[in-house]
Amino acid sequence: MQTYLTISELAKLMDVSIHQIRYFEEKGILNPAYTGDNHYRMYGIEEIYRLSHILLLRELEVPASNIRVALASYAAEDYEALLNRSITHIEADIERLQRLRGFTGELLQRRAAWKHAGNPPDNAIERLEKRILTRWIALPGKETFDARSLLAHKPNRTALFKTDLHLVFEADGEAALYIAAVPGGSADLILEAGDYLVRRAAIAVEDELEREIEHLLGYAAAVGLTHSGTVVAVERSYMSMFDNGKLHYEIQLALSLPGGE
DNA sequence: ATTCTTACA
DNA sequence: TGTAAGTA
Repeated sequence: MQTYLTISELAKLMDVSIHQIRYFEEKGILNPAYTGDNHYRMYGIEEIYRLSHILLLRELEVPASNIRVALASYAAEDYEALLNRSITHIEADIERLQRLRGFTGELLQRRAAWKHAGNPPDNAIERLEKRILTRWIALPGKETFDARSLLAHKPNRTALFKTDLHLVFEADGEAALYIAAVPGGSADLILEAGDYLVRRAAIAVEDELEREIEHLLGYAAAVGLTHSGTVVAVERSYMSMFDNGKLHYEIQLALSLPGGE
């Protein structure tokens, strides 16, 4: 039995692919101890340690080209700096993942709330949190809703695909699109916390939304609920995944109730 | 049977 | 990075 390992044996030992070992060689960071007359790469204990070192750096997301420099010339202090940078990145990743986990949980909650709403949808009184919004696009011009105008109006620092669009219809007929204000952004409209009459609906064509709003207003009138007349329709494009491309709206009507705070 | 090189998505 | 072809 030979004391040196073939590439497949080394790959198995270190839990990496054969391809990756050859890739490291191509990048000039891991050479075989020797190659036999059959041109097979053979690896010894020294290469195992070196590969360990490489894999550690790679796990810290050091690119192969940087690993080459590190292996050649890094001093202890350089590694300390590198590890500190890594921690910064790792913590950023943790934050990003926690946000993603939160958003994903929200998605499931919204899905649950959606299933709870009947078909045809119920009108229900729900308590909603305070929302601070920034004016995005004035609505009356429906021509503003083509792809290019969206690009022209693209909000900074906002991922459109997970943005809740607030279509706000004022009692006086004014209509505009709002999005959640970013911290430090302009607060153009504040929806106070309180009781809202809420109706959820998935619609395929634009004018169905108006009909749903009429339903909600009609219900409020029939039951004798008082409100300011401002209607907010929250469009959540990401909810379409549950419903074959239909757009999901949550229509909200702020109620002026005694004890509604 | 295994590895090597090269090419490609 | 993984996968495939064609060799040695």
